Amino acid sequence: MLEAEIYKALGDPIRLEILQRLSTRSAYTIGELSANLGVSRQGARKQLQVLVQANVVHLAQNGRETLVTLDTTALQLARSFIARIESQWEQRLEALKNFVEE
Amino acid sequence: MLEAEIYKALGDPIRLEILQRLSTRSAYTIGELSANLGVSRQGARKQLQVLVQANVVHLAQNGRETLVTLDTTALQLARSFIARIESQWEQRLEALKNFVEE
DNA sequence: CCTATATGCAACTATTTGGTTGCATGTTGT
DNA sequence: ACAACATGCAACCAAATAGTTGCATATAGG
Repeated sequence: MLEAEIYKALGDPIRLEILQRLSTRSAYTIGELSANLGVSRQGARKQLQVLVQANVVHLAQNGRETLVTLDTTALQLARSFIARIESQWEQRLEALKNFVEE
Repeated sequence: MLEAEIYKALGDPIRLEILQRLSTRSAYTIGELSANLGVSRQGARKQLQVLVQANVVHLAQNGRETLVTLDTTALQLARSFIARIESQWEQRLEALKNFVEE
């Protein structure tokens, strides 16, 4: 189960908040993103790094600032993995229902 | 971001494996589930407990054994939260595209 | 040029997590 | 009744995580 990494990255309120923000604006600088998260700039930076490692966001240097952008491909995979578990479960329920009815 | 809990629960290979298994059979006992996960029974039990806390699985006592079943409602929420982030991002891209074109 | 800004890096600490072992307890089948 | 089975609970440990502070460094703007 290599997929665990992405969920781990999503499993923190600060990181989710960062993603939330990123989804509503095309690009943030690290500084902007790190503000008002309830932790220090370096604390926020560490959380951001977790998202970078999980390939959910990308960084691009621009002079003295760094731009952060969202990359939804990992999110799509995460979503479809959950969807697969759900659908297998649905199939199971269906099979059980048929068995009871016959 | 209260939603973090569910992703945290999914963020571990052993727990994902447990969910995978649960999705393909209507019910497992704790003992069955705990086997062949590469950790001790009690180790596996701890991981299972994380899934219980996150409300992804339910336990039901049955004599000396305990049945484990999947509950997909939390998974659905997790999936739709990701979907929302993705779609907001898509909207952003769309807006940016329109801006460039005009 | 010089100051303010945006950021990075390292050391350190407390807490949480993932795992173990050992032992206790209720349940079942013979 | 009793042995085997399914499970729970607690103590313990190592490693990972979340956060801090302090200091360094490069870039931008007046």
